[in-house]
Amino acid sequence: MEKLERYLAGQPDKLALNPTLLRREIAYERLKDALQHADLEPGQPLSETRLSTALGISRTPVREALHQLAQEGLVQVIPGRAVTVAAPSVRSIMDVVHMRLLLEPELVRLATDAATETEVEALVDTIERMEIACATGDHLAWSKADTIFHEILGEACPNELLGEIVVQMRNRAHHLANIDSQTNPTRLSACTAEHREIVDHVMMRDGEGAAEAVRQHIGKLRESLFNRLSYG
Amino acid sequence: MEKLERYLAGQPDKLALNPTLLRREIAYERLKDALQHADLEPGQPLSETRLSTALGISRTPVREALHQLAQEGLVQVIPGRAVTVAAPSVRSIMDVVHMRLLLEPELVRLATDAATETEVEALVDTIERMEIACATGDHLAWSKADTIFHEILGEACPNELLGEIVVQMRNRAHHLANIDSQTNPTRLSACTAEHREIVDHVMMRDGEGAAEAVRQHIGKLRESLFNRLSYG
DNA sequence: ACAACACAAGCTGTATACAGAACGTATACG
DNA sequence: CGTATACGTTCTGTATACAGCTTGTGTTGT
Repeated sequence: MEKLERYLAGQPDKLALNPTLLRREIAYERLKDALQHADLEPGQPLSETRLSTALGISRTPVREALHQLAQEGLVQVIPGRAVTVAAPSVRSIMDVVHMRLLLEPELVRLATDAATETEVEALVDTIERMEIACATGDHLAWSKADTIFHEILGEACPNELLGEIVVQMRNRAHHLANIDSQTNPTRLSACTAEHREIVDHVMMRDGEGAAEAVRQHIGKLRESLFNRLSYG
Repeated sequence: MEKLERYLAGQPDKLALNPTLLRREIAYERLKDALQHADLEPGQPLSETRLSTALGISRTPVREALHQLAQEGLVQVIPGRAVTVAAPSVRSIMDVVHMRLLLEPELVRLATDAATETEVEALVDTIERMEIACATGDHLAWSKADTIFHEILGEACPNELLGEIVVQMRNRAHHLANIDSQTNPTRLSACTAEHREIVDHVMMRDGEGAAEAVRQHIGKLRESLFNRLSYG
């Protein structure tokens, strides 16, 4: 909990940047960022009281933000007791990957058909930045490019609901995917190459090929995660 | 809004039935029931104040329940303005069906392999009640049996996340599916037969066959909904 | 008659107060 | 020395108070 409080103290003051933002939204974003990057211990309880003082916001909006994060799987609420940092089991992690395997190929297939030229260009731009980050070993830049990459695809997909659910699935496994690509030195470049293949198919407007590339990509991710979680 | 208040007034007092239930959960269940069965006008604004007095609960837990319902797609929150009854576009309805087409065959496939004998028996029991309800034209009983039917399958599915998301998708389209099977006289019996086919495959532990039956079922639903929404 | 504006009512978002429950600690007992 | 228990602290869940905004109405001016 002290670690989280320190992390929150080091965050920029989003309220000052955009005064129209609701406090609930500020709390949501800051807490989400912290949960994904502050390296907290899974299962650790979070005190609403202490969070609200750390954020300089009253308990009510903080509580609402926590409930939203719970529905996205980043924290778990134990009614009457506490809200804790999500402690996903190996099983539930593999379940998330399974969901992605069902959804993301379809998302990319739809996105390939519907993407505007601007979106395709943005995708190419992003994959290039990802390749640079990969070459220079800049994990943070790579991770951010990865997020943008999938955001563009989600935007391009005409089925907004599908896009939303996929984002949610990716959020749930965010730190785990990071662990995978950051601790396994061969995965970062392999993962980049897999993304490049997806982009190539999208550029050629080959939806089925892009879907298959995504299927391959997530299949590899699943394999890598499975090995890591089973033996490491 | 008056209609909703009347509907809420006619609900049983869940608090008295189970005093351990949190008020937030009571509000959630009562509002969800009302949204699904009170035949409210899509887009209609809901006042937190009036809801809380109608429920006999203060605004705080009602507000939390509304936010949860928003994330499940039953209401829409317009920050700073109001929360309104969901007014799904034709597009978003078809998107939900698309999601179900991606997810439910897989859910049934997994459930078929993992279901216990007890669960299979419960499924058989439910389909029989559904057939009786179909024969007697008891729409309410049919609808309830349908819900239980899918709950059993969701329970049997080892991927809990998949089960959750499917439930969410079904909730979003609940009233629409009802409209479909209740206004189209041929759909009710056809729909029942489609469910029977699914059960038959599950009983034979034929996962692939069950998945295909589900695919057919949702395909028919999509077709029927599409015609209804496009022309009616 | 129509448009613009001012006002009033109601509503949302947030802060705060309070009651009851859960947890940890320290103490008493076997 | 280990265990059970009683107490105090802290927490969650809920109610309520308050400020600012949005909306609809009525009035006024053109």
